[in-house]
Amino acid sequence: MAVEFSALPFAPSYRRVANMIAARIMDRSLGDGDSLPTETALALQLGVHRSTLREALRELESRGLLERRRGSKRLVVARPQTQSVAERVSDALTLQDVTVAEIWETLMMLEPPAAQSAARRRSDFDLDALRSAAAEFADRGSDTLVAVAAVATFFRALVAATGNRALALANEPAIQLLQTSLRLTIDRVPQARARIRAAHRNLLLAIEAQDPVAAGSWMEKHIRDFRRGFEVAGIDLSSPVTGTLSS
Amino acid sequence: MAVEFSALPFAPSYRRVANMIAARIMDRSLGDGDSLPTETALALQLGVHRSTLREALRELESRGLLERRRGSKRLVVARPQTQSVAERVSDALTLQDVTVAEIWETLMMLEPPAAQSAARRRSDFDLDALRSAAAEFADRGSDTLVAVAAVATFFRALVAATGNRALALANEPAIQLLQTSLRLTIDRVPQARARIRAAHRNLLLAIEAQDPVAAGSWMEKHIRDFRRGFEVAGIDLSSPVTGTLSS
DNA sequence: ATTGCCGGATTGTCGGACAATTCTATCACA
DNA sequence: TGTGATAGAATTGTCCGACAATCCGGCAAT
Repeated sequence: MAVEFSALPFAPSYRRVANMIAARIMDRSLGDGDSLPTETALALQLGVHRSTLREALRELESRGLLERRRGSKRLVVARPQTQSVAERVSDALTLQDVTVAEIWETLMMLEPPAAQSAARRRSDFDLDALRSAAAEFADRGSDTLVAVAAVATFFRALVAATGNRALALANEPAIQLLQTSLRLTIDRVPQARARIRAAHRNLLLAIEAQDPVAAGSWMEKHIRDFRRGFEVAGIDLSSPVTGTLSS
Repeated sequence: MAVEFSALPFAPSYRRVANMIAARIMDRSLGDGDSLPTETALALQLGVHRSTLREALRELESRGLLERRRGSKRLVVARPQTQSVAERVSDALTLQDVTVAEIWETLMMLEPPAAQSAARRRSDFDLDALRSAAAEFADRGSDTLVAVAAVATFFRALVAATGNRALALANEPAIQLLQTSLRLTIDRVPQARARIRAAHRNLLLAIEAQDPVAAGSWMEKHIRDFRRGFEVAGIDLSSPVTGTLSS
């Protein structure tokens, strides 16, 4: 039998430096908000040149482990924001040519149980967030872009009401990638706005009343309705979703 | 009322360069496998110094948009791999101190519908993958680490059988973060192995028979069983999940 | 307490250099 | 003609050093 050698894990120093700092953040020796030493000092400590260190810093920044606070020079340790992590996921899915059908199906699996859980656990605060998203849709939804954003906000608020952050992060890419199809639908299907408004109303009532069963089934209807909307709008379900842009 | 000004969006050139190249990848002017010009050439084209360009490159590399093929020097355009994107998500969740309960609940929401869909759509190929994961667990599961890995493989194969890549990506972090708790459970609960083996068997049968209802309900039992296992193993459901390591 | 101003510290960007490794085109040999 | 060896060119990883623009923290003036 041939002896196996695993490729020996030599990594360039910019990568080793990045991993070292990342490890420190993950194991909490560096906490949220701590600011790093200056580049010169850090480079000295780590025994690499400042240019090399900066390459590592860029990687950490893009992972969301470091960030620059508004108009400040120094980098501080941070925890990755849900939104930006989800964007990376959305990009990955976009590049894989994931289809509208796949996104829809994912929503179909996630949202109804999420609605049930939200109905059980919602606080008054969550309820307010849901209400104001629904109101935004109803009041200013004549602008399609506002309408789409409000639908997204409603979903986010709903998932937030479950108190489950893993669920929120799993859900976010689906919400992001839904938006283009949703925009087309709202633009092209006259009754779409009314149906969404009604769905929001019903969901709100069920969640307010802490009625999981009703919330779940209204949500299921709501998502099914999207699909019908896509069909009426002439969106090919097997076409790839488009990233955060265009027609 | 105070007039609002949005911060004007100056970005350092390493960021602008990164965005420019990323945009080219996202809009497919640069396709999977294309290799970039050399650093010197690119820096010249973009009108920045090579050091600056390299900082941008590091960011793109960490996004998974560029990668180096095994033992080669040049960077080539790539699409982000599910595994590595999911790792970023897992890290984010870990840093948010997401609890075991949240992960469990997410599995509870995702896996049963996934099993249903897998039962409907599985190909023979998918079935083989599931079978071999189950066999791995049954045959070599006496080693706890192998057992845990096999459970993860089984879940991955199941989700893959749905053909839904968005679902796969939503699911992967939950699978990754499940592993530590699962390891403890298998180590501490004598009957855990037998129950998982039975669950695999039942799921396999249902999926083989293309019986969505059975698949869904077996999966639900299976996940519930995890929870019972956690309790017996003395895992505090409200404790934060630990990343890809340790006790 | 807010505003204006100052020197020092720090980041962003650049020019250039060099060793180690990889790539390429050429050449000898079967 | 196919194949493997090989020298030379090209490319990356890392470093040194430099400098302008900007941020920071303190102090004076309103």
